[in-house]
Amino acid sequence: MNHGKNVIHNAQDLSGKGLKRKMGFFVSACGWRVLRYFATPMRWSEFFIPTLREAPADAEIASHRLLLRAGLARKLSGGLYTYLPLGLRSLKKIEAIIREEMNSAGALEVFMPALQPTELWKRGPRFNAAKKVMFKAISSSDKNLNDTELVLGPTHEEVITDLVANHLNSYRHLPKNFYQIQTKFRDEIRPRFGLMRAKEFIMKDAYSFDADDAAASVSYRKMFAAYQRIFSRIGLQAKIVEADTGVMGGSFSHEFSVPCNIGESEIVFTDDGSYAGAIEKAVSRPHPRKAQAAPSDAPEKWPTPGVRTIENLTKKHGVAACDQVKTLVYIADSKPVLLLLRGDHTLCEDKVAALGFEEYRPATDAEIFDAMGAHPGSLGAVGVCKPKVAGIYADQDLKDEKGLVTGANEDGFHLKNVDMGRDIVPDRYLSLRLVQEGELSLPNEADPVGGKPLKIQRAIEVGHVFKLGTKYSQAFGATYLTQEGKSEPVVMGCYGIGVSRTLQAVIEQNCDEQGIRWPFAVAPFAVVITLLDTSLTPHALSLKESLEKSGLDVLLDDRDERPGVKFKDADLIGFPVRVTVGEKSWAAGGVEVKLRTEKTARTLPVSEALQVICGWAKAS
RNA sequence: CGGAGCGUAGCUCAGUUUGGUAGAGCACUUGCUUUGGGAGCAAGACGUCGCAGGUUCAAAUCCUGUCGCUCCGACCA
Repeated sequence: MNHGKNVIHNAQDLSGKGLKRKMGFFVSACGWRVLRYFATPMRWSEFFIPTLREAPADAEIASHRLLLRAGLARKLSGGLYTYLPLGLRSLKKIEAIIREEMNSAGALEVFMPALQPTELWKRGPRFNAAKKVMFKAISSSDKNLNDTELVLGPTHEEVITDLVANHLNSYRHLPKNFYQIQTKFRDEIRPRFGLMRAKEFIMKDAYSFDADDAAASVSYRKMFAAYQRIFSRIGLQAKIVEADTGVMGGSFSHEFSVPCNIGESEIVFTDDGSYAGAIEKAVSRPHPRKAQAAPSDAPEKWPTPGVRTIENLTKKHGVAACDQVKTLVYIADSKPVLLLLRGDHTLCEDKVAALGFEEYRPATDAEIFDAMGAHPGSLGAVGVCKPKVAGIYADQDLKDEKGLVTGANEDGFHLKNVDMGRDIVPDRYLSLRLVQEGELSLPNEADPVGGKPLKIQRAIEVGHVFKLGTKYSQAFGATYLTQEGKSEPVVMGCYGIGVSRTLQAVIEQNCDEQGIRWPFAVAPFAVVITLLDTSLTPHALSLKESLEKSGLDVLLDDRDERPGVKFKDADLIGFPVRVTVGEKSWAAGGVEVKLRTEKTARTLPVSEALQVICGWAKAS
């Protein structure tokens, strides 16, 4: 790419007045004196903003296209992006908000290595689960690779717990919460949507260490509240949903999710907010069954030749799906198990994890016939026995149901009058099914009555808080001595925010046909001054200075471009406020000010314009 | 990793079926004109057509292999 013009300007700037004038120190909210990050040239002509009229063909969703078109980032290769100056400003603003809230919640910032010894992971409790996504990093100068193999860290529970095991030894040292903002590496099989799912991404991760479960709950609630403040300050509408703990392990978890139709997960919620859950966790009241159970003495076998599906049984024999039992065979830790669901319900595979298997998968037809003596479509749990089948697990909505129909374990036959508890005795009842849109919520703490209709929406997860328990502390020997001198494992929590993903989620949630509509808090610049006549440059500069004195960051569009180009670029990048300084409005007594979110501008004298803009910024 | 598709200028794409020595629009450079919503004219610069083999007098085009990327699925902040 030839950016000769910009390069020359930057070179002049370095050698001359520009940078020196803008360097300075400011006192950040955490009280440190920090080299002023925003010591960048604030003239467009000196900046580097390669906007694109057309988006690269591989950008599919709005935020990804805008990320590229507005000159915020560029792709190096699949899932790897360079942040350009403009995008980096927004990213740093998001990080600053996170830092402030984490610090004020009492967390301590650390910075852990991205390179981690494989040996550390092998000592931990989830090496096998994690290695799917890990990048290997091998020192090429080392001949004995086995001993020195390194990985690029996909996350840092192992590192921090190892640290803590060595240093938090007494109840007097607790509680503690450490966090960092670090690059994580995950070998995503399919990176997509720009920063939404990348191989390398920036994450804020925090880890809390407490003496007992009650104290850990306090830490959890602190982080939960900090997250609410963070997303609210960033300007992101994040829905909070009960979540599954997945491979992290642990007991309790919430996701902060941004609804958007390209989301990778689904969330279930009621309109009144009384219930919200991730799809792999959500529960509901099922639609009532059609048939009422008639008392019966025993299951009755009847021929159903050629019937292989639930739908078929409904059509040919008039048995409603909800009156049937769906019998699924899975191979869990190498043994066949039965999963039972109501005929009109769908299995949620993630929920099978609650049974504690290390791995599980649907059985093949051959495995099914071997275990059951019949083919799929004629399966049932009546009369099956161990050890052929290692376990029978039924969805909780089948509990106490009577008068059901299920396969007879003989091709071409079904059983009716089947009662749960009498004819089928599962090892355990639990929630196994997927919630369906329109079902009603169950009673819960927020709503003791329940019965609200449930909606389902795709969402992108930007934050996740876990109460981990002692899984990692036990693995790494992170114990402390109680007041009584007893050794106990510390109780952990972990808390993540996808920082780079959050940046793009803000764009996804704040854009229109013209471009981005940045919230003030994370806009790369709060104000753009669109200068249309060079004769007015001194006035534009003094306006810029006044705005900066009020604490706003301002970019002066001093490019030698036609007005249309400047307006289009301003809308595309999406500065919250645009001030137009041109002869037309100057003759009318002032400048034009306009919010990106509003259609029309208003012409005001400079002093009034200042007030209006500051008012907008304050109100945001 | 399974299925599908695409690699030609910085970006969007044509040219590939039927082999004949590289194109358009935008962007870039220079000049003139223009100047309140992505200007006009003129001149210019930019490509070993993803890479490696093969077929042929001749390959962007046909064949083989390979690499990269994108889309749909299983996984994740």
